[in-house]
Amino acid sequence: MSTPILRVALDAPLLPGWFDYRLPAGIDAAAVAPGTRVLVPWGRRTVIGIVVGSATESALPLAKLKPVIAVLDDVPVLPASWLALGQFAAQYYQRPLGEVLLPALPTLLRRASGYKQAEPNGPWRSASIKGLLKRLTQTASNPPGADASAAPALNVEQAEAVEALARQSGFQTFLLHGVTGSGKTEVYLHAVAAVLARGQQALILVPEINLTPQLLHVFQQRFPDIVIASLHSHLADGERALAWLQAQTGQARIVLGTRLAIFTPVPQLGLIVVDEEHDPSFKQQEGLRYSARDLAVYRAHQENIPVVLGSATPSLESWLQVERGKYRRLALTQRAVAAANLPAIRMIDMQRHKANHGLTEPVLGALKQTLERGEQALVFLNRRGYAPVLSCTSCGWVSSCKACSAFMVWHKLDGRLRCHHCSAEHAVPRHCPACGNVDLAPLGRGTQRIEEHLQTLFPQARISRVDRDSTRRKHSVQELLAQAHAGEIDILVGTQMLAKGHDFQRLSLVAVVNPDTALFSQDYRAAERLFAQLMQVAGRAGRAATAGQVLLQTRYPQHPLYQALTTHDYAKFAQQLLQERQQAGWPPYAHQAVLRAEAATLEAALNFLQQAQAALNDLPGILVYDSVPMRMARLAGQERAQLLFESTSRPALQQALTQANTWLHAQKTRVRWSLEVDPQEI
DNA sequence: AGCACGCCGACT
DNA sequence: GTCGGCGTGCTC
Repeated sequence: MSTPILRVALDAPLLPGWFDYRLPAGIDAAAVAPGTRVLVPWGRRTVIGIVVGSATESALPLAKLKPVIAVLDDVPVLPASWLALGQFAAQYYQRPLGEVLLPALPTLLRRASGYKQAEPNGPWRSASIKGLLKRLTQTASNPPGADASAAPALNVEQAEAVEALARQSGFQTFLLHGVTGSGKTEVYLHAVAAVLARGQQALILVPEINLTPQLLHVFQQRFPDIVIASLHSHLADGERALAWLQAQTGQARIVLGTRLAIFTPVPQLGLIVVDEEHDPSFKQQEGLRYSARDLAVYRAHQENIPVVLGSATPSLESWLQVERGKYRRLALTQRAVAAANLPAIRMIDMQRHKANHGLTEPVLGALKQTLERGEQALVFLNRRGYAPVLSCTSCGWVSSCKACSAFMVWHKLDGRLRCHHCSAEHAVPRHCPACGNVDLAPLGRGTQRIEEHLQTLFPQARISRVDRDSTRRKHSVQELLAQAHAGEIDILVGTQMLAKGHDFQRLSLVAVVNPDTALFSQDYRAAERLFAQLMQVAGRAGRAATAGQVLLQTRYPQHPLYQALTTHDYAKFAQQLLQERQQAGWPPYAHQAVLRAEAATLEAALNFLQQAQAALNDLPGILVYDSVPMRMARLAGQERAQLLFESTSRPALQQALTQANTWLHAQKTRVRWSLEVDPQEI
């Protein structure tokens, strides 16, 4: 009889990502099902792997196979559906299986160093999560029973959406297209209540970590008897493992989290919600560059359950799927609070109204009135720091980063120049490093400078800045937001951090300083992102009974993007963009992948890509562009270039990428490369 | 990715 | 004389 062999996935950047091991004597192969974690020798180390299958033969001679050290059975075996999701992601994003599966586990469940053997031949047990399963049973509370009594009355559109979701039990993707403030959350709550009543679990994804406590609170209020697991990257190891296990054991009926939560095992999954589905943060930007939104749709398909993608400004990908009849659109066109209307959006033509310190007369006038009425204003500017560049008035020297193709931003408060792309930072020079002139002047403006100017104009006003710099301290975002909610702040100056998800009851004015640069970006997706961002920030105005107005300073008031924004006409804007994309043959009408290379010199990076191009020149149905330097060609001292693959056929692209991947892994090169499927920025 | 082995500069 | 720089090679 042949020796049973286990296929074990390990977190190693080697294809295919699993490795063969022998079973030690005394362990029955049948007892080690796929999804079981095992402790195995790996080179000179001992690591944790996940059993993904078994075999009777190996590509390697049997003598080269090492035996499994121990079978870890202190937590439940990972479910087959979870493995299947990982397998899909590994194949779709062209990554070794183990590199997908293991990072998806909480740290405590994947660190071999946490496992000890109490006595020789005794079981290997986790030292650090001792009692984790015990804590789990203690926190598990009452059986499901949704208490929707506190639910506000739904308007007609909300009721229709809830009804449509309730009727659906098998797979279907819904696009819940609701204007800001239209009560999408209320629809989610009802849909989740129905799922809980059926004895199933719900998985809810939100784009940003800052939004989790807020939404968690809403769900806890509505479902007081239900265990809700919240998952995001700022949890301590123990909390993360606990939340994960609560989901996996079914004790948590609702799982709420950021993109990484898509990899949580949820055995009785009945519904997935992706809130703000257009948001770029659903796309992981390093390592496994997955889209949690896309994986959510795949997972719903795999589990044969409905998935709801919610947004005021859906991604063009989702919008096209609605047009093609693949997704079903549910529309919320009214604001949920009866007295709240959509804010009036007005363009302030900067050709006619000259800006003083970045702010025009109409904006200053509106700010003054808002303050007089005792209401709140939000000044939105997506650029932190004092000034994006420092320059010499005499010789024209500008503060650029040595390691990146970017300027160093002047942070006046702590007197430093910082690169926002790498870790470079130093004190502001007293005189020009090039010519010695002492007269250095800021060019352009960031949130700090706007805040400073507003404070001199309105000395009595309570002004707070909300950006990454002002909220570096833990919990300070929550503190600042709490102050804003309590009405202790008159003017909020901030970046996109403020744009999402917050209901400031007294906020009646939103002023957008100058978003024009994104109109002419090289990146064809910039317009789509700008529109979503502006719609979102505009939506902060007048959410309660206070009437809201939005003033947008621009040099191009007639630009179609701004015109569509003024009329709150997403559909028209989306149609224009889709037409453009179709003519140009860009996504969502084509699918893309990009091979990136970084090296000490641009020449080396480009050279490597050209070799790749030559080796992969006859891929059927694939358009391979010429290799070019990236937009940010230099980052943290590395020169970067990229090669774009495009195809109208998803299977053709997948096949091409598999070939490309094989070629790439066979190269011995000093050049660091990475392959990204469905890049969001090119 | 780790983690070793393996050959060349400034120091307890 | 060593400690340590990171080049490259391997991991079932």
